[in-house]
Amino acid sequence: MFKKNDFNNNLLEWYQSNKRSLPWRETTDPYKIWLSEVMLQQTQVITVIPYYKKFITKYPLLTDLADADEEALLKDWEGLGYYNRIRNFQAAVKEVSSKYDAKVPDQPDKFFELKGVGPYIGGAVQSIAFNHALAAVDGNVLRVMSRLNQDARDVTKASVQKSIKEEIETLIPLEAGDFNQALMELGATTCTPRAPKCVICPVQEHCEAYSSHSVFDFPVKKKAKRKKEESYNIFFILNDKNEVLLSKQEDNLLKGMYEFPKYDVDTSIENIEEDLNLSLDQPNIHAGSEKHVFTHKVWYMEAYILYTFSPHENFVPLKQVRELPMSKAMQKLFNLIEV
DNA sequence: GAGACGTGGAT
DNA sequence: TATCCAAGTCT
Repeated sequence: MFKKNDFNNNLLEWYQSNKRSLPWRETTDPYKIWLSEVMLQQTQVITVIPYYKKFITKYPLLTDLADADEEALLKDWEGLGYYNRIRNFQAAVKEVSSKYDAKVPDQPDKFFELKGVGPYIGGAVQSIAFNHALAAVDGNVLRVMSRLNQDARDVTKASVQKSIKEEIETLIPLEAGDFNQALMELGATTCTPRAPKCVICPVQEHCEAYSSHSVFDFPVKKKAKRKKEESYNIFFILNDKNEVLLSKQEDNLLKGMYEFPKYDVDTSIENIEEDLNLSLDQPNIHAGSEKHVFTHKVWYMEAYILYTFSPHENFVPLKQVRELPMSKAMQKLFNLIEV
């Protein structure tokens, strides 16, 4: 391992003069810092900024978010993805509200028990908000550390991440929060995946991969699996009152978001009538098709318009559809019939 | 440990 | 077009 003091000094000095101005760096409120970390999971800074601003305006206090309507939260989160994050976060702040008098626990073991708090969020919040000497190991940090040490282990493995976290915790100086943010900032802006700016790197002299011209060999990751492809027919079922059938997704994928009736391509109209308990008039108008790509699967969707005179509790006026939380997949489809 | 879980941007 | 990546966590 490299010289700890030199490394820390170089890194922290670089951070102080190069850190980006980000909205969550303007607060010391642990709730807001925590909120930003939840939003930043697998999500780029540039994407998070407007959502973070909206949330701290609408829910300035931890108790505001704890007491909010879940569907309203989901609507505000719409487009950010990984929708379980906001459900888990609300469950966690509810617990903080009732159990800890609405004060975010500054004891790591208590904080780690909360829903949605894993090794990264726990370390990030406890170090940035309370200066506890815990590492915050994200994708940036894994890349930086693997290059510094020419660490050829597969960084997608939890065991390797844990090992790197422990190694970093032997390095953490008194300014724990700044140190963690400096490491992440270095990865995000300088030690980047494809075009690292080694010539201006503040810790170049400590980097084994740089000295041996092997920066591009790190980090080592196993290849991503091929996405599963699924095909669906989606139906805009309209009645004579300008309403469309829309129901809340109960499955894990996009849970809580609203969707138009969606069936495997081999499902017959008769089966759909039976499933929805209504009768559908022909003709079946093809409204268009869309492809939607998730992290782990691809949806190929064909949209059709159908009419009915049957009553159903899930009809929503067309003008109110956009007030409900909907995934990008469903929004793309809805755009086919309503601009 | 491995797979589920969104979306958008870069190459 | 295909693939990777982005301040990860849960089951």
